[in-house]
Amino acid sequence: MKRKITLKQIAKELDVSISTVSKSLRNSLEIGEETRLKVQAFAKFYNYKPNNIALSLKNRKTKTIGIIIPEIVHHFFSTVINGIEQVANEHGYSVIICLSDDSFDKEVLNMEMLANGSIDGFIMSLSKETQFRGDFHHITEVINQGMPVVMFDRVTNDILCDKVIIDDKSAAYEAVQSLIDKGRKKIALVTTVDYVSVGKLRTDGYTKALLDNDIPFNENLIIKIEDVNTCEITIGKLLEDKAIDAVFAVNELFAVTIIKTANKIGLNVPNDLAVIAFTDGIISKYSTPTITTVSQSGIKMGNKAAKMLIERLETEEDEEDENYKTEVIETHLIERESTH
Amino acid sequence: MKRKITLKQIAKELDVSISTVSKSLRNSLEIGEETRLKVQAFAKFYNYKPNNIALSLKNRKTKTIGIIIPEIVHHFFSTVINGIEQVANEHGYSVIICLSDDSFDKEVLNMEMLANGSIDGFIMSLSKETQFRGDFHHITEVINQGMPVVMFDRVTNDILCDKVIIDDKSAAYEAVQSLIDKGRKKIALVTTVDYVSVGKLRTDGYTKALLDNDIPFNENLIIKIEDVNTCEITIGKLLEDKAIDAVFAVNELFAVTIIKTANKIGLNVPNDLAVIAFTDGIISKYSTPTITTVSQSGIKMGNKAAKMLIERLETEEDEEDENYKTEVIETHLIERESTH
DNA sequence: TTGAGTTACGAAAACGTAATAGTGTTGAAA
DNA sequence: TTTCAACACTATTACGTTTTCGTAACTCAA
Repeated sequence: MKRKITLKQIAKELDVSISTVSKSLRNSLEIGEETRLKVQAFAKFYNYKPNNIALSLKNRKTKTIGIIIPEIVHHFFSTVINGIEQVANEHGYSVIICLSDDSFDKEVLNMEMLANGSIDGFIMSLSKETQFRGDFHHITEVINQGMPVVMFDRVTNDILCDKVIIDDKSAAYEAVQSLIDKGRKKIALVTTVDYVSVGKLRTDGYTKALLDNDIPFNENLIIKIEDVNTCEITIGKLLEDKAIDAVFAVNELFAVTIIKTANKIGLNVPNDLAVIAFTDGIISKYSTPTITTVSQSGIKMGNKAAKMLIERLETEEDEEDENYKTEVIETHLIERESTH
Repeated sequence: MKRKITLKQIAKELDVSISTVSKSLRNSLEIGEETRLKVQAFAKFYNYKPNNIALSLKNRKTKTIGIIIPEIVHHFFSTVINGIEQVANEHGYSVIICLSDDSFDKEVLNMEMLANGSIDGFIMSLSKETQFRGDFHHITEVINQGMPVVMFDRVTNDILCDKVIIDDKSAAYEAVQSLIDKGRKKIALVTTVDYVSVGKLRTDGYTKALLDNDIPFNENLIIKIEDVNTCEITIGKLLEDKAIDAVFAVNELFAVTIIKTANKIGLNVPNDLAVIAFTDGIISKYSTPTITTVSQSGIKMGNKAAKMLIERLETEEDEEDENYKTEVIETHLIERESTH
């Protein structure tokens, strides 16, 4: 077992100074050709590679991006990671991933852990609990230390930084409008609890679409679900009690549960009930019937977020623009069987 | 924007030496109480936290685990990551994730990148291309440098290291046996190309189950699919040409495609055709009908892999056991609608 | 032969930390 | 009064790099 070789060892072996070795390997003109080639050959033979940690310490950059997300076994988030990784890789960055499990404390802990020099910048999506608490001091702190942060999807207005989002409100509007265009009148909304930023925005879009089409807004048709496991019961009630002809769900798990529940009580999708959902997920493509969705373009979001972060990292040096941007990724409707 | 404070700055401010500051913060008895408390108060006020990179360099450990997997937008792999992250977190480790995209070159590149000091050890699952080529020099090299590697799921016998797998062969056997127990006779196997290790093992289990039950083995009932997109056509042919009454698929994407194709040509699942698949995935739970699966327990696999790696990292010091273990995670059959 | 200019290399600092090995002062025992 | 330990702190080294600065030795022109 031969440990990795260092400059010092090479220097010792060849009886030259560390500086000479370092310079030879970077092809400095200061070093005579003979020595240079000798060092290079030796280094190649022993497969010398500079130690990343030492470089990080010296350069005060780690070439590493920290990602903090609520969960990873989740189609949207893993897709975003994929998008981030693509761009990061192209630019020679690694990604280090921490999961908050939607817990405020874990989010804070993870951020503190990474902020102590491990990474150059953050890309993150807020945990539910953080959004609920509205406590963002950990993020402010990191930003104040001069570490750039890019937020995506679950963002907050309380923090000034770069952001990547989809236009949840108008995407929801468009989705609901498409249901109305197909003649649906009694449209329910199945969403998450209010403090999740995207949930709120999507509700706004839903409401606006109804109003613009002179459809009476009925509070009882808005179902807020905190836990997917209670989803089925709540939805069963909704379908039985109210005469509705369409549902707009904020994610595909809700949507597929709605469809299954509808089937159980003898409703046919899409004939009796149209269903549309927010997601890029895989279930929508393979469920029966397949589900019409509003695409979230996780890849694009990840790409964009990584680009924005790296841009800041490579510019920043001293310029300090501080004019933060919020990029909006466009969505589009993918029509499938669940809406006819 | 106040940059993070260092020992040196604290030392300067308080007009003591760096050593004194360092020792005060670690509650060394060498330092007088007055000075110690003064330093601690100052450090707390300025929110001093030791720089991870400096610590890594000094201690020659990064407290970071490198994960290399083929893809991340994949239920099984993301579940494994989740499992790794749990254990890693408990032990104060971070995880840095690289994707090989099933490409040999990317796998090699990523490994080299991380091996230069960025991490303490690897947890990995081989890319398809690596398995196809049978070229594992990059892994050998890393191991020779004294860096522990734990492989999971897609492993190879050509490398000596810790491994975590499921017993693909007997799990497949069990699955096929369950089909036979339900009276199915003409059972097809839909699998991946041979060089993917798990594909081969599952095929072996399938074959053995048939033989043990005196069911004639028919090569034409084994369908090897390289690309999911061509899946539907191939499967359509299979269903139309041969009179089969059950299919065993090595993943859920194949399974759900089979069901959809069967429905199209008028076959009912499970009545005309039973379907069973290998997966932990989410589609199986939500497809119609829901799909009977052999669980892969990604979480457990991740947990175990992380435990094995950390165990080695914290022991290793100089003991060097080198008696590598292969842990087998048990699977179990989750019966759902697709097998009656 | 002197001075300047070039060539080819080495010493040392810096990045931030922790640990080992000092060092000077004080007080008490011999 | 000397000696020795205890105390409270500092200097230094090491981790592995890169880079700035310095300096011998040599070449060449005046």
